[in-house]
Amino acid sequence: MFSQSLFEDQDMSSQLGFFSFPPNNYNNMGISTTTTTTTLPFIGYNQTTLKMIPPSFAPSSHHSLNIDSTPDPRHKEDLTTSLFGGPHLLSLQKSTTNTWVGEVNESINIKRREFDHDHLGVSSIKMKKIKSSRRKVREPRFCFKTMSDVDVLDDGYKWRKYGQKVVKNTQHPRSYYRCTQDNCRVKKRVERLAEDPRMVITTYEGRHVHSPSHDEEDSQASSQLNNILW
DNA sequence: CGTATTTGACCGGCGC
DNA sequence: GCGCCGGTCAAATACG
Repeated sequence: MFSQSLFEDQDMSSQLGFFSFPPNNYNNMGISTTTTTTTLPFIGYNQTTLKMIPPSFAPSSHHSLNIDSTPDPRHKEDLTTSLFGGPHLLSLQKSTTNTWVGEVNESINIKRREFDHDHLGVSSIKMKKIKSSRRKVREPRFCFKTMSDVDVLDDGYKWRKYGQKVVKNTQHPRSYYRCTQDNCRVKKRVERLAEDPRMVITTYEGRHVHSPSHDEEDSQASSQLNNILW
């Protein structure tokens, strides 16, 4: 159901945010933002843009990340990668102990794996502080790609469409949805991948302030999706 | 008739 | 400053 993500090295800053980085409350506090460099295929802030590195060095369940020391330990704690472009590793995040917990896609099953810090080695992420600046708050965002002939996947939430746009160099329009719940400002975008229209890219922005509203019974697709998303 | 969707207008950010 | 482009608004329309 979930296939690996493969994106070219191009500016997809407005379209893709595989994970939020740094967390938006940093911006609220007006303290530094973070820039990242990496040889791994993930998206991070690079000054004002998000950038995707080609997936040729995709991490797998056998080798993953080494996080370099960072001036601010909080950055480390908050570093959460999601949905790597690699064949197996979907996400990696620091647990409360000094270990890393990742989600590994083994065939169709999503499994939780612990990664020994000492064995996180193949590449490194370097983080450095850049000049302090107040920037528009960016809600946490992430996206994933699904092979599907329906555009809007049942994720347990109710959405209202508020826009549709044809984006440059694509033949398929992008649709914009908002969560219908009062006071919940979560949005999502749905589009088809230009290179492979069988693939649906769903991008979520923000956090729900409520739990999913299931008016009908869970479909299997929905609960599968929920296991990964929430 | 109330609610959801459609779709052109509008707006703001960004690059030149 | 201007034009392009992505994101949002909102009036018109569709739908149940």
